[in-house]
Amino acid sequence: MDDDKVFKALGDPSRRRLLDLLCERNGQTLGDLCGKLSMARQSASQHLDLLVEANLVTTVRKGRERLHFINPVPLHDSYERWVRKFEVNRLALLHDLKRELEGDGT
Amino acid sequence: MDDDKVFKALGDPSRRRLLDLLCERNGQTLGDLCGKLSMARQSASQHLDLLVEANLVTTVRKGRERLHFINPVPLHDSYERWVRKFEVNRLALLHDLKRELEGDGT
DNA sequence: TTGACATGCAGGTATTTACCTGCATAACTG
DNA sequence: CAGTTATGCAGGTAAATACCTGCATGTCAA
Repeated sequence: MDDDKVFKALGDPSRRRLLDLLCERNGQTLGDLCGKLSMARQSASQHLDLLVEANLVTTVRKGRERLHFINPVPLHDSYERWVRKFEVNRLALLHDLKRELEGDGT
Repeated sequence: MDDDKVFKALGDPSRRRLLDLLCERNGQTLGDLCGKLSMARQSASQHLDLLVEANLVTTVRKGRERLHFINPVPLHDSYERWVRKFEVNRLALLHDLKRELEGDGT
């Protein structure tokens, strides 16, 4: 529902990397993830919190560990809701651009 | 080529709005755009510069005006390169999530 | 219980970002 | 040319962000 949080969360390379890591192996703990990010645990934790806030990641408590799972729904929805219209108009937009760049705009 | 600039550019609601406005009517000037953004001209200009930097928008000089056109290519490419993998794994990821939330993770 | 381990919480600093004002430049218009 | 219009550039402030250290809590295993 909250496109802004989703796009903001995706706007940082560390957070995209976290999603990459989870896509490779879902259900990793905070320790697993921050080990692969060359970053203090707290920093990674903060990024993960943002991903959770954006609902891109869901956590499951298991004993003293916190497992992280990707929630693919908001990514899909935000794409459908916002990016898709540019795809639909893609050829027309590209046409506008080419015409202007070729100096045909009287 | 530069996914980071693209995602960072999309991470701000004002910049997404600018793209929305250009999608409605391509080739608008800076004045047109900032009028619809309730924001000083310079602020809008700065956002547009970022979009140009990310190659999401291309400008064409016409006399004393600067026209802005959407370039749909980087948006498409970044999607293909980065978002698509989550779409491909969408059902599997959703399955992981559901299984864990239902407490089936022994 | 005790020690080791995984995480949570508070706070602090440095960088980046968003937004603005003021002045400069360049181009149409009479 | 003179006035208006569209944009460019410099700089400055306030807020957000990224990153960290230090200490607290909760859990497992012997």
